[in-house]
Amino acid sequence: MRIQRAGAAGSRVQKLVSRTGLQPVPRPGAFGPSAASRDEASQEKLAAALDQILVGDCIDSLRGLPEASVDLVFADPPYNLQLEGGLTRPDQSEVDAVDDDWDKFASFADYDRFTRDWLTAARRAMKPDATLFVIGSYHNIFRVGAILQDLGFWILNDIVWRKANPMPNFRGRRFTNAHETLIWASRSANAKGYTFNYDALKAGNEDCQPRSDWFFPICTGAERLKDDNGRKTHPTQKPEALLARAIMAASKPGDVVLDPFFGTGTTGAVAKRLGRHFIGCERDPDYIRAARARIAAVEPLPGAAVHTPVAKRQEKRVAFASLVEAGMIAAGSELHDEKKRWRVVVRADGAVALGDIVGSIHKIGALAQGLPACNGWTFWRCVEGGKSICIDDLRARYRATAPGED
Amino acid sequence: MRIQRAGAAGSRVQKLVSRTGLQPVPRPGAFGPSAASRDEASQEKLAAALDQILVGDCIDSLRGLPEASVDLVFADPPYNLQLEGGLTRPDQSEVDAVDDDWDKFASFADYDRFTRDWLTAARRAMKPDATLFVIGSYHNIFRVGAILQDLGFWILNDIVWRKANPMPNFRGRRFTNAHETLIWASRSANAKGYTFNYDALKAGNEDCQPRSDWFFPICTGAERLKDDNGRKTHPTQKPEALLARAIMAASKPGDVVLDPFFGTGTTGAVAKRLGRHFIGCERDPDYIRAARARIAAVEPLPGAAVHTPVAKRQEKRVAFASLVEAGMIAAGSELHDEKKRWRVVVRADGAVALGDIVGSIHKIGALAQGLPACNGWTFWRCVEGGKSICIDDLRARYRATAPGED
DNA sequence: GTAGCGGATGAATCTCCCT
DNA sequence: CAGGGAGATTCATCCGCTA
Repeated sequence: MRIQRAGAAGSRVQKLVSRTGLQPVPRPGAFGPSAASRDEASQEKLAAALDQILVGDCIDSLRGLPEASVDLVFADPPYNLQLEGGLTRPDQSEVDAVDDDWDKFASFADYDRFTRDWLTAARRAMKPDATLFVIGSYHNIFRVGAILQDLGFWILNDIVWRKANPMPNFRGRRFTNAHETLIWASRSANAKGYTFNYDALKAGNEDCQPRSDWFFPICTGAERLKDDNGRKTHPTQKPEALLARAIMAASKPGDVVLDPFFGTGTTGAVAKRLGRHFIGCERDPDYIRAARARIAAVEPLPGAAVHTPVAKRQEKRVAFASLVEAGMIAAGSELHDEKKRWRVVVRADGAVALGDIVGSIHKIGALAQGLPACNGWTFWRCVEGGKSICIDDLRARYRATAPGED
Repeated sequence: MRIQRAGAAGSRVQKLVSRTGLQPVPRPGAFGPSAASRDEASQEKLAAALDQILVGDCIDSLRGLPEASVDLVFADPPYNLQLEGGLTRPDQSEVDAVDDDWDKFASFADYDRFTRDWLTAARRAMKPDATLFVIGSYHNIFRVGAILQDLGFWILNDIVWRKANPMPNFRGRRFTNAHETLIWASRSANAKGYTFNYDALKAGNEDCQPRSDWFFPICTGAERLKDDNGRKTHPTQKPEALLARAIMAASKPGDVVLDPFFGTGTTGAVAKRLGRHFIGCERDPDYIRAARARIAAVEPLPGAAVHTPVAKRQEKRVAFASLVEAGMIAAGSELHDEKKRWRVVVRADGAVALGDIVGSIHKIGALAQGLPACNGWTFWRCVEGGKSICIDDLRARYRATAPGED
């Protein structure tokens, strides 16, 4: 089975390499060897890299790959986080920040240059109909996206990975940074033959079209690689479920998936499991060692089982603010308890005000009764059509009318 | 009520305009009128624009506003380059040497220049601690984000508006484009005093801190403005709920909210409803007409539904010594932590003594636990009427009984 | 065995005022 | 304007220990 797949990939490569002559990609040496011997050399180079980790600087490694040889790129480049000073949790423990040298850049200009270089090298290695995923955060993704466009990539989607369990914002000065962004792009605007397994994705999504917002937990537990001291091997290991959705969506079994920032090899492990080939670039020996052991332990799934995994359905949690925002309860209107001993004003932000005191429906309910806790949903009522109804009924109505929310 | 709020805003503006002289914002005319007459003129200019739609090109209008005069910007800029008649011709000197389609790159350069211009003009009009929201899709948001960073804005969050009911992808060649992206940014990295109504947002969200992924339906039904023929007045009208969350999160009642691309005035309508002032820029007479009628019909919410509750960190500071002086805690008595692992003696000067070591409730609490810091108010407890109570409760009692002290 | 509790932790651009 | 001190601030999940 394994050998069969390798053979299938080989013939596909051959076909595409012979197409390469038609590509308007500038070649470094204009008077090099003949096209035939170039193709032969390319196949050998590709075969040598297949299912391997190329050790060293990723831009050098990418330039060493044959042109137009990979079907999909998944890249998780440094984010250029620009962290200064430490951060402690409210319990005074320290957050283990990403302070690795590989994430440090002197300026935006430096980061832009680096981004242009690796994207250019990756684009050269992509087949005409290959696509590319890049993942990032607000620190870097806007620069990556703009440079992608400048280089001629064509953005197909931006995709949001919503995290089930992000790290909270400990100082309460921003919104919790609860997502990361992926950009999915084809090599050029006129590349129309890219792979997108629409029907399989739709079938795996309760027959709903796959959306641009994905919901996964972060990588923890047994999946998270640890070193001998029990510390995480890599600071930014991505969940396999995320890679699996990207690879299942945009590649076929036997395809070659390239990861220029291989790290501990999540892309390689998932590619192997899903019956794809991988090529990884990595320079850190510790990461490489961990990745090799990890991938060696992966058993490819049987072909029939290579289906799109579906995110677990979460119990839908409704914020009171959602009901206000949806207009089901008017901002400025009043809530009361069953015996109408207390009245509170509904605020536009979804909090409620008891006199001057502002808080959640639960906190204010508890405060009013002098109790340590209170379920505001069942305690408070509002007036609708002249009748007093419990706001929990409105919550049920909201749940029924707002499908799709996790 | 309306007039009262306007008055409050006026005094706030006056205070900030007088601060403007300290701002390192470059001024176009170096030998203009005196600072005093400039301030006076600025106030007049601002008052004239308040709750108005400035008709014409938004960059001209923004440049006409006084410097450092607005508290919040919400911008929904265009991204369809072909429809943007106001764009200037491409500047060849800015074009990077890439092997790219000239026309496409020229369009990006045009769009970048337009973006730089309006962002620069908006930034000039922002108070030092003002923040800005920009909303966009993958067509433009990466360029906007990169330029924001280049201009010195400091990104606080990227926020995802997940649509409950996005337009499906009919051809099945991409993921359904089910979200748009907002960038929330402060005027500069060192602007730490921006408004973020964390407590109220948390209270409205089941007492969980607000996240960077928001979920709203798109603007449909009665909220969607239609012209006499039943066609939608504006192609990209945003839902009021989206604006409400942004405005509630990042501004206070009486603040000035600026929208450089006012369209049919969603920002103005929501700002008015939430007791904020607005300034809009728009050049299309049809949009302006629709926006004016729409805003005129808006009834502001009562103050209790929108006022900003005092955050904990903004509450009046109380010295522990004050509690001792007031006799709420006896000098010579003991404090203990919850598990009674440590005991300290209260001194008459408001310090506490752990054995021989004397220091503040915070310093001694940190020292006892071997931690770098400690909030002594929540850590230490005292005995009152035979029961152990937290000294933070005493502080609350002190605050309630000594309201006039400054 | 298991339910419950305490501790640890995750790509984070995370305070504010006074001297 | 830099430094120092007061004091405000967290959610979901996993793991290991105890009852």
